[in-house]
Amino acid sequence: MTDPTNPPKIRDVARLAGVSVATVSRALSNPAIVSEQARIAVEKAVAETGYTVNLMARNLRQQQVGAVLALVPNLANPFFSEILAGISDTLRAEGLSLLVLDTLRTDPDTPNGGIRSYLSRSRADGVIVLDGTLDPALFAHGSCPPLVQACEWIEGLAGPRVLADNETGARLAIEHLLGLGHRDIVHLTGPAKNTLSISRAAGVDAALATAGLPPAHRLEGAFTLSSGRAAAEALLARTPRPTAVFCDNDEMAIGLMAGLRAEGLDVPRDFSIVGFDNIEMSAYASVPLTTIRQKRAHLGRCAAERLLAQRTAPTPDETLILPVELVIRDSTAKRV
Amino acid sequence: MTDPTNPPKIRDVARLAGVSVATVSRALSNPAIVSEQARIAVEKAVAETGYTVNLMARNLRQQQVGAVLALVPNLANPFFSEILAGISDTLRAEGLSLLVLDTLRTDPDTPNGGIRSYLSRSRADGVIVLDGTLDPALFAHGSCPPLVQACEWIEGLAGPRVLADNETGARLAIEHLLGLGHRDIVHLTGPAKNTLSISRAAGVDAALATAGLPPAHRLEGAFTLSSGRAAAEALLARTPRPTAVFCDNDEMAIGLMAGLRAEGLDVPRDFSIVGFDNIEMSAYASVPLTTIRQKRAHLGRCAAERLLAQRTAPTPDETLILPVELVIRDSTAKRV
DNA sequence: CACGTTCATGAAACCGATTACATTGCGACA
DNA sequence: TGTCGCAATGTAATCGGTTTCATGAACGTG
Repeated sequence: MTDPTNPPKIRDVARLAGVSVATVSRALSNPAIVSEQARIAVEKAVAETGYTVNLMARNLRQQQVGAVLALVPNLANPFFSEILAGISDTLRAEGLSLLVLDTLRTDPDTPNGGIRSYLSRSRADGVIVLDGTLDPALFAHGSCPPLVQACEWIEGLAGPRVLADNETGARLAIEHLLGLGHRDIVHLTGPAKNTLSISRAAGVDAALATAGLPPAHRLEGAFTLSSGRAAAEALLARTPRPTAVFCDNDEMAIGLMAGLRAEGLDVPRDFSIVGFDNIEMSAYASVPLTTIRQKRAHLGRCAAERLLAQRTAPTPDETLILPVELVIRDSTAKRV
Repeated sequence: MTDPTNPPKIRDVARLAGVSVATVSRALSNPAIVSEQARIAVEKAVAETGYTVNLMARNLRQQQVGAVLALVPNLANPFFSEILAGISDTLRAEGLSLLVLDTLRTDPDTPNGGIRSYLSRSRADGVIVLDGTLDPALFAHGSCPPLVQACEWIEGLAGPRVLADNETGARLAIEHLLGLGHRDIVHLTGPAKNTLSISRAAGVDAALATAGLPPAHRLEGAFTLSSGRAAAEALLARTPRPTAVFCDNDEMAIGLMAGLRAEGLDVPRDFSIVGFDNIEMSAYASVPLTTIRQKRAHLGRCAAERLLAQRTAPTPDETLILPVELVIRDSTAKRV
């Protein structure tokens, strides 16, 4: 009956049920349009043979893949994997699969790491781009599936965007620090060209300008723990010594706190520190971290929903900005 | 030329190149068997039309999907996402796609969360199972693709396994603590039925037995930061008070340290703590964590390689055990 | 009773590639 | 010169479904 080497086809079911293959197909995909009698016969035959549709055949005929591709800068980074979890949620509800491509680990010999070959309508019904460093030309060919940018974005690439409110987040952080009396605030950024860092820098400087202060000094990091730790030294080299640091993500903030601790300095006594993201670990750091909460799974869900919406009606390229909020913990204090 | 709504087919290329579709197909997939003249004509026509093969059609004909499915217990958990990154690496090198299914987020109404429908040869060429809690019956049907178990495993499920050396890791941790003079050691485990926790418990008790000591007391956690923190209270309630804790992952260890700190206790003075995994954060904790290093990306790569090997020769169901090692940092000290 | 409508159904076209098989042309060799 | 073999190519079958279109039956209506 269920022979692993020779799975049942739709015509086997049809024969057994005494109907045509068309009727079997209809009974399975749209039971309402076949007679009760036929439907029952088909159900029985399906149960008996253990039939399941061959998705490759269905997909070929229907010209759809049943999968969405996510381009993620670094799959091992929990920041992105939580967004992926949200994407996965939404796709699952629609019966779609999630394909993941780690753009960090692309083949350095091939131009664009061979990503291009994955950007085809016959590989995925849609693409969610989480990597702001990709070449927009990658997506500029006829057979590139519908696309949504999430979290990061690419200048010059069309398509809806789903972003956290980076500017407001930065502004909230800076206003919090200003309210505590800090005036000499350093902004520890991600890579200089990173879109998140750029927009947060704008928020930082806007908040400072409102308070009549000049733009912040910046240190360039890499969103990693180690780059945060390394920033401690650069920070201490500054004279006069700053009293507060706003970090573009929690990992750098935690790395920085470790680096400062190693130098015998105390947070928040010597430095007030604000992070961004509110990763779970931040609440468990030696000094629980004040940070900007960003709902990553929700962002992933929104991005996936936007993409699915495009399947039917091609929506205008609007940008959805998700709210963020300040979470005050113990890493910030009044300037002494 | 490149009309988005009507991508070029192989026959368009054939017409333009003045050859048959068969020759185009051959020129693209096996250039050696066509004449130089034909190959050049085809290349030119491909460049001119912007043709790319339709993978759905190819896959249907060749009866393969070009993708491997990973069943992961929780995509948002960085522990698993790093394994996925390793899997992705290996698959990419073979031109295969990675499909990810988050078993945590399955539909609670459907039996087995609807995972079953993803386990079909027409959806994936192979499956890597990272979730030890699934029902083995899920995989016991004819059209389930070849399978490899990685990291965790399922009792009663056949197929090769790729595991870290959990018993040795646990043994190393306990021997380290014994060597520091600790005798009353608590084992903070994952969920009681988790395969990792069970095998590590065996390693723990074996090491204790060798030293002539009775099995460890256990506290059940959930591999989460919060369950680690919650364990602090239970730990302090024990009399006599234990002097060391071996945690089944670093996250619980970090949570536990936070909980102990909140109670005014000091690590390693009051408690020595050993974790498992060596996540990056462990080196940055307020007290850098002594732990067992486990190479997660490598584990993922090995699992993917095992799976790919099965495509050609069905390998025997052997278990590959990957080495682990003790990383000594500051969270452990001589018993006072 | 003739006719139009609706409903259920089956035959066959279709999706777009790969590949088995047939055919052709050419050079080598007897 | 005839024939054998090989290389290159084209024709058509094939993968396994979905969907269009034609057909026939059942039914209501004028």
